Amino acid sequence: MFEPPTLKDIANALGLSTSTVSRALRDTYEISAKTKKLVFDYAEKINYQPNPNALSLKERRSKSIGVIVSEVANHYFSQAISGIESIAYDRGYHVIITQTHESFAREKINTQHLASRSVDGLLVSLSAETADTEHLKYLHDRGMPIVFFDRVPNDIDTHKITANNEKGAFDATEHLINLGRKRIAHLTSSDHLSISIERLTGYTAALDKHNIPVNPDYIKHCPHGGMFPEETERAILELINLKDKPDAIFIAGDRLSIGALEVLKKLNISVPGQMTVAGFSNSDVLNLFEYPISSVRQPAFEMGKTATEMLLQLIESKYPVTEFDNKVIDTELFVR
Amino acid sequence: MFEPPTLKDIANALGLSTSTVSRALRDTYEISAKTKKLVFDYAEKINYQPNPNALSLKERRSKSIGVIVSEVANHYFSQAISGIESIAYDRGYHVIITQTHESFAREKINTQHLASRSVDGLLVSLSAETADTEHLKYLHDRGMPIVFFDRVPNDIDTHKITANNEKGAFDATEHLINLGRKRIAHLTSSDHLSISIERLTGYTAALDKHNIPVNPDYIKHCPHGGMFPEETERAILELINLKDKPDAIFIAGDRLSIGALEVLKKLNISVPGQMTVAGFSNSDVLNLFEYPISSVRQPAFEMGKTATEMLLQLIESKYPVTEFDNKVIDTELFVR
DNA sequence: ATAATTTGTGCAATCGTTCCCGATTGCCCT
DNA sequence: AGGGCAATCGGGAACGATTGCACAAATTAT
Repeated sequence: MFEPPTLKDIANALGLSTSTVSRALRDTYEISAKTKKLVFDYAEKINYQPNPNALSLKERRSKSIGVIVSEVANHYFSQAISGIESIAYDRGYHVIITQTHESFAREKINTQHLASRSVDGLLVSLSAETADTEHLKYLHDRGMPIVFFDRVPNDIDTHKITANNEKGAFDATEHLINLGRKRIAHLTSSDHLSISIERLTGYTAALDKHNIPVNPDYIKHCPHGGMFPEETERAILELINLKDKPDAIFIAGDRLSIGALEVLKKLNISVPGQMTVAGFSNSDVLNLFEYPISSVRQPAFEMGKTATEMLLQLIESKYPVTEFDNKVIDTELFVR
Repeated sequence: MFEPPTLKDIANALGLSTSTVSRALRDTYEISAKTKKLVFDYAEKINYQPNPNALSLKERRSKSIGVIVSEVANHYFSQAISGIESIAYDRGYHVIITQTHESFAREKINTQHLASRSVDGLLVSLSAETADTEHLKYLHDRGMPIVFFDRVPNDIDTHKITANNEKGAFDATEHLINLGRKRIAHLTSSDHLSISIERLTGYTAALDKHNIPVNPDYIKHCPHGGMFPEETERAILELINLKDKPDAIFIAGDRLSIGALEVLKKLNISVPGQMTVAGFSNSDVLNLFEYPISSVRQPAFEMGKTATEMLLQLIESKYPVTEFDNKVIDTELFVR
């Protein structure tokens, strides 16, 4: 098996003690230049790498951060993860990624798993099912640095970074209104998710501004965020079976947006002829779609980067941090 | 800061020694039932979790595997990672994901990083730039379990899992031929990548079978696998500027396929009117595209799962493994 | 009643590293 | 010449968990 060289190996080979070798490699002042060179060269030669587990044990930190997202195979999250990685790597941290598949149970297990794995901090985007955040609060109360991004809880006080969901939703809805649409439906994810609430707020705000009454029948929730196509299909069917059928729909999620387009195509409902569509999505191929869909794009990469910077700041802070940021980044509307 | 309870904490609280506590928790026969219950209950109460770093140090393994892919934000890889995760998780392993962005330099750094991080094994898909695999051979020779998937080297003897690229390419090309196309171009990635070679072979085999001469001008390489749009655009432009302009194109990669469609759309070349397109892609939204593209889909999730199973078998094997599998999984052709 | 065995527990070493103490040298200064 | 003091280095205790061995107490056998 693979047995990397240790300090002791170097010490034995050079007739020194491990402490001297350790100090030489760390370039301490109390070691002579000649010994340092000796040790350096030998370490180089046998390609010595300090054992990270021993270091973690001693330093009580693992130089790794845990990430909890619903799905890696999701445009938003995969881009966010790229952002997370780009920062973490530069700062010498490893990234351990876990997926919840929108399940509360898996979120709890993953949280537990990562904590026991002694990550130095957590980057979390809540699952669609999560209504109770006790598992995270527990860790946070005990001093585990946590930064939430995208889907954030409101009962845990720590750094948070979100897209400007309300404004994004407002812009998209107003865009539909400006196109002359009056009966604008709203398809969204589970109702306790922060992003759902904010996007709903933006949607109603736009309607209000233009004096369009909010019709509760036009608002459809998919508790699993479109994980199950049937969920999306049922919602769309309910909408088009209304006697006052909507002529536009604003969709509050990537998977939902794609799913809705599939359903519309299947039902032979022309877009934008019979139904104009606008929705949140980070897909990079919307330009190639047969049915044009105006999209609200979140700065995923940027958000991942910023969240990681915030987390590392928490981790590496000498004093307990009590002032927390709540950063909001603007979305971008792509009209199609 | 976050200080999880240790064995010593339990021992002190209960007036026992750490060894007794350790043995009680591991349910050894030599500890009395009543002591066990005492320890169990208390450990439960304070939510004790063994320190994984201490364990890793002692057991000389980290219960984690490293993954090296070009990009997480890629349909194929994000699906493969889901497969990797699903198996690793069940077996108690953590997954550390790194990205090369198709750069050889980053691949070397990541490999080094993961090795020094003492992962128990590696799951690798080579970057487009990688022609030299010395960095991986070095580790492999020293006993590091490695399984390659998708893009595999031919000079390292270990488990490998690939899609049946040759057959997939053959099927796609023949499909274009069966549609009556005669001048079929081929757009592919860097020429030393295993997948490029195999797909090229399948392409030429299909042409051969139908007695269509292979025209070297029709074969375009993008050394960075379409990471840079200009690369793709230049290739397409070169193709359509040929005096004997191709009427179809078979594309050997996800990013390239999408990129090519974008270029064709930009150039106002109708698909399939002026150009019929077939290509490898794991995107799940091809059905929604304006331009129909027949696609070869790789069983990404399946491949991730199998690769992980193979790797865990290597890791957990008592004896050094010398017989290596070379698993090939069939692709699926979606005609559009 | 004494020896032999079982039962339950603790001591200490180990994994690789760092770091607090000392220990040893050489050299300067009085 | 001898005390003081840098300059260098080594010893050994952590960090948290496991485990072979030792050892006491309790039980059984002789």
